[in-house]
Order: sequence, then structure tokens, then C-alpha cells
Amino acid sequence: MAHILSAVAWPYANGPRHLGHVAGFGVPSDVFSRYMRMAGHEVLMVSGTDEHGTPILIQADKEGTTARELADRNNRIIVEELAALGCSYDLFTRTTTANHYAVAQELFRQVHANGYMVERTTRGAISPSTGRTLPDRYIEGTCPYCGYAEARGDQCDSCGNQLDPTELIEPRSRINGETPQFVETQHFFLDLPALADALAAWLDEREASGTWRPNVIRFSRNILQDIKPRAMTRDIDWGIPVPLEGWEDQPTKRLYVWFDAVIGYLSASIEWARRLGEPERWREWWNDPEALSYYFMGKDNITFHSQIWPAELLGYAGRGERGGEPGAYGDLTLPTEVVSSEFLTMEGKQFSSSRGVVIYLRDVLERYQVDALRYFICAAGPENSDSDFTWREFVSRTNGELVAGWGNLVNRTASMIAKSFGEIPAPGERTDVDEALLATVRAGFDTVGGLIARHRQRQAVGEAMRVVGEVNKYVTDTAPFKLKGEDERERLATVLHTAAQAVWCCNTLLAPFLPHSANAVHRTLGGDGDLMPMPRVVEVEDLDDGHPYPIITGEYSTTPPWAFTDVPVGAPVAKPTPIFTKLDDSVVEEELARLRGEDA
RNA sequence: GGCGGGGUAGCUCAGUAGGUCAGAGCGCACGACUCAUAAUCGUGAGGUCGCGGGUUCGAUCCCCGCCCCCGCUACCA
Repeated sequence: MAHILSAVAWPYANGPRHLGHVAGFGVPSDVFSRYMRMAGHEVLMVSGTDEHGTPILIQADKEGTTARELADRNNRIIVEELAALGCSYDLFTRTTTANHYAVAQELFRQVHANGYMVERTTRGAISPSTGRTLPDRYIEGTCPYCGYAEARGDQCDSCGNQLDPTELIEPRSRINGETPQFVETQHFFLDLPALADALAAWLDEREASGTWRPNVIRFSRNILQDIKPRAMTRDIDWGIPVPLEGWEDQPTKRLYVWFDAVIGYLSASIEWARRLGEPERWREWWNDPEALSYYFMGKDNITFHSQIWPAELLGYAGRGERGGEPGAYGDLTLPTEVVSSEFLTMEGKQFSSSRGVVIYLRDVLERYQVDALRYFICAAGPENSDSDFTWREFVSRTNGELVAGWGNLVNRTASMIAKSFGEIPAPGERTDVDEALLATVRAGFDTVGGLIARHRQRQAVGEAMRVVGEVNKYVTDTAPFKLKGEDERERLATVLHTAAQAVWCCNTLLAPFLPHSANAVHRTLGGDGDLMPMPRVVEVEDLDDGHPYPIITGEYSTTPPWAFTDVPVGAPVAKPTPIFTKLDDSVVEEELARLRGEDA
């Protein structure tokens, strides 16, 4: 048994999440966490909404509200949709808690004290009317190379040249059109070069473990090549104050949103322990060198998890070339594995809320079964390369695999049992066919479990479905529906018991992927209550400042073991109702019309 | 431009440290069966494994060149 930190990327609180988001981090992290709990490990799964940064501020301005109000609203939306998806967080919180502020400031202070946070004067663009940093992306103007009038400050979309915003002809703010001011400004830089050797040593060790996905480790090594100090503060009035004398009171200097967002993994762990009433409990996942940590995210986040976050941890511990010592949190463990997904596209195009190429999670959850979506993501998600979501494939996988394959197996098995016995029958003597099926099912636990542990969920779910296929074949071959004679009664009982036993176990194999329907199947076969625990949304108050907000949490100690368990002989089985809903082909056209903006 | 990923049956993809490696699922055709949401089971057709060279007894898998698609390129998160 190990302590496993399941660290899930923090969704940015600028609106509801779309399928690309949950395919990248939501579902994979939940499958992994649920499986690890079933396998007997002590899992701590944390995340929250990331609420600082320029985009939220701008959007709030646009809507005539405050950043805080906007964050409150979007936090609630995201909490509700992730809970509905069944993501079993121990704590899903947010970056605007007093606890998070304190933890982020503690890290900054110690990294600074250890000498890895250096002050520098830089030239940057600010908005003259607000004094806020104007990120390169928010400046546009005429490209000096090709004359394109709407080049962005970081890159020209027309000719592809990389730009410096000062090169733009007639630069203007994309936010309000004003001319940006290029000013000298003081910022703190994380001295990544001073931590580069330590980072490289850590990556060497991680690479040697052989478990990282190849593209992730390669990319991480790559960005280590020309590593430079990176600014960790911004001129902005929305964020965490810089906890140093002379800086604290400056209303326009704040920590860079990415500096604080990754600290959320630690602060959420601490908040979880505090809410539990055992405030030091988080240390089991963070101070024990044997503890394992897995970070789930989309590939656009790799830099922050395989470089910035480990650098912050190394700097905090004083493990760079300048030495130093750990702060109050002690020596914190670096990521065991950065598990990055690729991107999900949508009918061949990249998701884009602004261009309307988007399917929001909540819309899907409103119209379709949550496990149908989870199934699609597990079976066809962007695990090792980009993958495409199409409504046609969604319908075809749901109908062909979930409904006709798995759901129908449950249904035909339960129907026959209900009709012939009304309860799970006790088996008579088993034949070779029966034993062979049970052996196949038993072997499934090692195979499927091993694949999930290695983050090969597509193959894992495929393997589980292959076992389902074997059970369907068994039912067809043994043809219990033909065993009608009184002298065949015992054989019938044996066959139906074996089928029920196999379905019972397949349900366990599929439970990390399909937790909601696992509960339905469980009851169909006479099980008591829920098989898989579900997260719940709880209204809480900030532990330090009383601000109310919703969290996702749960009691997962009742998680069933990842093992062959006996189907309850004698448990009543009634005529079943189908677990999964078959989708009409018209869904495809309907949804495509919706995408085109026609109301269906 | 740089870095990375990918181009394998109609579709979605797996695969080989080079020699039963030409595969799976879906779709299609045919057959079996009827317990089940017309679900299930079996059989079959189908591909010069992006293009051109090279190394080798032998390459889809290694090397070189080329074409095409996609992503990232670090102060948006």
C-alpha cells in the first residue's frame, strides 16, 4: 500500500469546461484515482479552480463585474459539472482561499530566502489607463515583416514570424484599443538556471524509471536546453500579494498566476487535512520520499509541471546550486510522473469557444448519460496522440459497445435469472467451459489494472470490453435459454451463476471507467447499495476568512477491492431495466446542426 | 524558422528492439441463434503498412531525401 497523490490540473475559472478539458485531465485522473483506491492505496486526489490572471480580470471588466464575483460564479459552475462527471476528488477547492494565499506566500518567501527568486528590472508593456501588465498576446498591431494589420505581440498569425511587441507598427491594446506603454518595471524572476542541474538530475531519474510517456519526457528535456530566469510577478491588481517588505502593500504587484496555480496541489492537500481536523495529515503525501505523485493535465501544461513546479519545490527545499534550506513545509516530494494528455479535437477542428467550435460538458451531461461520455473519453481519448470527437463515433460507440455489448450482457443475464430463479442461483458442478470463463475474468484484473497503472486507459478499457465479449460468447455457447427440462435445472443454475459471476466481475473491471453505471449493474445483480462511492458538493466557508464556496469532496473508504469477489448467491434479481440508453441516429445530425448554430 | 507527434484495410486505430507482423474494433456480406434495448455468436471480402532511394539474405518496422497533416514555440491560462 502506498500513498498516492493524484494531482489534477486546475481548470481556469473563465467559464464552463468543454469536452477537451475533461478528456485531457478530468476523466483520466478519476479513472486512475478510483483504480488506485480499489487496488488498496491511500489516494489523495486534489484540484480546484485557478482564478487569478489577466483573462479573468479582463472578462470581469467586460461584464462590468469584479474578478472575484466572476470567479465565484465560474467556480460554482465548474464544481457542479465536475461533480456530475463523477470525479472523485478528496478536495476540489480554489486558488482564492486564504489558505492558498498563505501557502503560496510561504513558498515564495522561502524560495526567495534561499536565493532563487531574483529581482530584475525589465521592460514591459502596460495599459496606461489601468497600470496593469499587458501580456504580449493582448497587444496587436501591424506586422513589421509582412504588413499584416492584426499581428499579435508574440507572433504574427499571417507570416508566422515571432515578434516582440515593441516591433509592432502602431501597437494597440486588444482590450480597449489604447496604445500600450512600454515601461521599466521591477519583477521577481525564478532563477531557473540555478536550479537547472537539480532539475536535470530529477528528470534523469524520472526517465530511468521508464514510466513517463515518451513525448512528455522528451519535451521536458528539450525545454531544459536553453533555460532562462522567468518572471514570477506581474503588474496587476488581481492575484496574491508579493510577501516581501516594500512589495506587500503595492496594489499593482502580484504573483504570476502560474506561480500560484501549481502551488494549489500543496495548498489543497493542506486544506484537506485542516478540514479533516488532522492538520498535519497532508505530510504523508508530501514529506515521505516513498509517497508517489501523479500529475494529470493537457500537453499545454507540461512546462509548468515538469519545469516550473519542480523548480519551485527544489528552490523551496534549497536544493539548487545556491543551497538553502527547506521552509516550514519541509522537503516536499517532486512529481513521480507528469501524465500529460494530448488534445481532443472536435469534428476535426480545435476546440474554440470564441469560434463556436465547442461542446460544453454541461450540455453533454444534460442530454446524454454521463458514463456514455466517460466511456468515449476512456476508449477514444487523446491519450498518446491527438484524437477527434465526432458525434457519429460517440453514437456508434455508445450503441455498439456500451448498449449492445456491455449493457445487453447485463440485461440478458439478469433477465434469464429473474425468469428462472428470481435470485442468483447456487452453482452445481462446473465444466471446463465454466472454469475457462472464470479464469479469463480472473486474469482480467491483472491485465486491466496493470494497464491503468501505466496510464494506458484506452487499452485498459478495450481489454475489459474484450472480457465482456468473452462472457457474451459464453452465454451464446452455453445457451441457458435452451435448458428448459427439469433434468437440466442444475446445469441451468450453474451456467447462470457463472454468467452472473462473470458479469459481477466485469462490473468491477469497468467500475473505474463507468462508476455510475457500475452502481446500477451492482443492484441489478442483487448487490446492496452503491458499489462505487460518488463525490458530493458541499457548501463550506473559508477556513480563515469565512467566504462561502462549494467544494467537491467525498467519502471513498467504501471503495470495493480490485479483485474477483463472489456474486451474492440467493440475492433477489428482478426483471432488469436497461442500464444504458440507446441513442437514435438522428442525434448526429441534431448535434451537428447545433454546432453550426442552428437551434435543434 | 526551431522542436515534437503522425501518415497501416471504407472509418477509428494497434503493432513490430527487421524474419507466421500484415492485425483489432466499427462498417459491409453471408450464416447461426432468439435469453436480451433487432441485442448476441460465427464465417468472409478488404491494405504494394505516405512517396523515392539506401543498408540487409530479408524492411511496414533501421538510414537518407521528399510530400502531406497536427501540436508546441515559454510571461494567455
